Amino acid sequence: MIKEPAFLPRQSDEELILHDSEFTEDQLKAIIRQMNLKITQQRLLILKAFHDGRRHVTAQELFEKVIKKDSAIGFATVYRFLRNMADQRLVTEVRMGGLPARYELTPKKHHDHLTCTRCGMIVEFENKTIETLQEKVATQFGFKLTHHLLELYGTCMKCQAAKPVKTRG
Amino acid sequence: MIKEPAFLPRQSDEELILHDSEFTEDQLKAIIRQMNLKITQQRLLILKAFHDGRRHVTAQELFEKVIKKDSAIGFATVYRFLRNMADQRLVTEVRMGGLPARYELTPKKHHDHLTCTRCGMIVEFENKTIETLQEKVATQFGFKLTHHLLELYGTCMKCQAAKPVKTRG
DNA sequence: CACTAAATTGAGAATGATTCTTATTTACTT
DNA sequence: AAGTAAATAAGAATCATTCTCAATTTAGTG
Repeated sequence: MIKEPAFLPRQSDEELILHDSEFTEDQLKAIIRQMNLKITQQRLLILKAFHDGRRHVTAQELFEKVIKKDSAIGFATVYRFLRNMADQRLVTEVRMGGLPARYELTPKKHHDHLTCTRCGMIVEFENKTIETLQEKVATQFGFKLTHHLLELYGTCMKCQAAKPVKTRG
Repeated sequence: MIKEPAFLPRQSDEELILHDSEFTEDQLKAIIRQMNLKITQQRLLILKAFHDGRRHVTAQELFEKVIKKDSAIGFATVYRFLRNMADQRLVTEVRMGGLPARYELTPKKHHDHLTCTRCGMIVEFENKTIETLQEKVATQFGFKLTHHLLELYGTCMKCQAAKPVKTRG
């Protein structure tokens, strides 16, 4: 039933992390080469598209960006490459509720997410105190902590204002 | 674009939590009544179906269970009621990757998970301080927090002792 | 019990994100 | 430059979930 797992183990031990700054053409090519993929115009465009605009993009949004540069690119290509990148941990896939998956360049610096369940907006945050407490909890149970997943869900300011919850009078 | 939010705030403050044991017909009816819904045969069957078999079921699996008792029930009914229950936090929706959502009866007591990545052992824990800090973070960004997901990953005591980490020689 | 308004239902169509298929094009190797 | 394996575009297919709506059922009410 499941054709392809959402995440595959990394191929090698060398870290392969994109940071959020400009890349030269050659650097982008090197990235693709390290993924063991052929260098194509489409893949370069997709990589570039990650570097302007908002941090967490959907496949659709990426597609629309890229199509401005190359009107002949197809959906499938974007999805395929996105999956390649997710498999190799170059991008991180964030799925929430039934909303379309959002992708971000795998951050150098750890952060957690605060997601609006209405509109899908994502806020990144970092809270050292929470992380310290997590360590404590782990230690308390004899665990050596390696990583964690913390996702907060709620309603953002805009959505709270937009549509007040129906009350029964 | 978004027709229906995946999660809605609870309607009232009174707790309405199913526990994982047998219910009488009357108790099931009371539950539905407390949800402000009419009591129907279909809803009773769905509630009952939660009480046998595995903890985390998909809509499909529930449907198949229920259809054995009432061959005329429709998909939509299962999905609809499942959404009702999720909205009211009677069940908790777990979405993973692109897989179909799984539903579990909302555990009486909230807890998070500390999972050993070697042996898969899961410790359930609760940390009020962390929860308070989560609220703070949300407020800080103007969010009204509805729920969260916190999963800690590490190596349990037994595994730390049992199998020294492979070193490269 | 019968009546009525409002809620609920089943069946299938619709939706929307994602994946697959296939014929064609492209990138890299020799 | 030629050959081959990989990648592509386009659109069809898939799959979970939601919607539509006519027909039925429920919960009050008299």
